[in-house]
Amino acid sequence: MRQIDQPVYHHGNLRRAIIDAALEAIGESGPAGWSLRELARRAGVSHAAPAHHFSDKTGLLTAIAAEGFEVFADVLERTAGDILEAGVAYIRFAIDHRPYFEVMFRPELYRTDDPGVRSARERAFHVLVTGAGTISPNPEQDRLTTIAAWSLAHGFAALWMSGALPESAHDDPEIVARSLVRLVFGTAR
Amino acid sequence: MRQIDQPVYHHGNLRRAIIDAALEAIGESGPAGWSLRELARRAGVSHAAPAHHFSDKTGLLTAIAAEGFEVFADVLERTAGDILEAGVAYIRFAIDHRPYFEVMFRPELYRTDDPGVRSARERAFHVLVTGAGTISPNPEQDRLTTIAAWSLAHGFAALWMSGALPESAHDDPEIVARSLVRLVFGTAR
DNA sequence: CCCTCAATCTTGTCATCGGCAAGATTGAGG
DNA sequence: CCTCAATCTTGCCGATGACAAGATTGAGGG
Repeated sequence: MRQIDQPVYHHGNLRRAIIDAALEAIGESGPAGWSLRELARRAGVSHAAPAHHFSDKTGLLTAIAAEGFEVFADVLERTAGDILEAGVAYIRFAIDHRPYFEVMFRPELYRTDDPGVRSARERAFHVLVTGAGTISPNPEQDRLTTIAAWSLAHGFAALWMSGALPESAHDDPEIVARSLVRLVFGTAR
Repeated sequence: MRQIDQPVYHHGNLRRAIIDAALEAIGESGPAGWSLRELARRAGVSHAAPAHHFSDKTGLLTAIAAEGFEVFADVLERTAGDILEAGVAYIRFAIDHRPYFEVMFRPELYRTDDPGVRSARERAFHVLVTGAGTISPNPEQDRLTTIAAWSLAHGFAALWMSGALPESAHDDPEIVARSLVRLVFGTAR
């Protein structure tokens, strides 16, 4: 039997194979350190084969961004409005699914108006924007708190990934992340 | 008379011209949306001329990162240990000097072991790491506070630049930044 | 004033890349 | 067994980064 969600062709499942090879390559050398032809070679197909699944190199990155936002939204939705857990989940996603994350927040790499990207992205961001709930009586303060929590999580994830933080290899990122979010937003709970 | 800090050659000052053209190109289409040959054409020189000033494309990006960290360090040092102003300055630098910022925190683009990069980078980060000063009696808490402030500033800058924030064009980023830092760290001052 | 010589820049070349076009192969359904 | 569209291949094009070899420039020494 064959997989249900993905069609199967001559290669087996070239679309998935190319995406997986791209994610691996991005993990090794960033979102620009590889070529479509290299992915094709890794998958054992001709250099023009990927073009029939992703019209462009941009198309491949668009598919990766869409898939990344889907997983991201799933992860965030599971935190069910808990701002502390959402922050930790945000950081864990960035570290566990680094290749996705490196594409998702770089709009110049892909087509941000792609329907798949848009819907998944909105689903993910909806959790964040409504996640702060009603912490303070002032809605403006809630809006600011949302941006602060989002910035904190995003910034820590980005800094961690770029290796900019001192002693970054010294602790488990999840533990640091949890301490961080608790330090800043612990009193608000 | 000639400039003091930069030697002058046949072109006038090709090294500077190429860096400036690169910064402009990065501002338009990101750190990967241009070619060395295009910069050479903009400067009116042959396609191989840039190679004598920056051995590589990586060499050019290394020079940009070093220059960026120099400016960054200057800006941060002027805040003189004020964690609130340092946070605001961090965000203002990212927005005012976006092309620098987009290269600096992407280590896979340049040679992070370059001496010029290392020294400027250490100078900038030194301000951040010692900036929290002695807010709490607990040094571990100071360390966490530093990372939190740094993450908050970096995250807001990155999210702002990627256009991910809702209503991002709606306010002056500096005002939002100042409110943010005050919201999170206002009580600590 | 001229000569030397290194720094600067040009010209030419190569493998590789993304993208396109045209054709071959495959396999599901009639 | 036949049709036909989806899939994949082959061949090609202009552009790119990198390299090699040669031409040009101009500052400093004689």
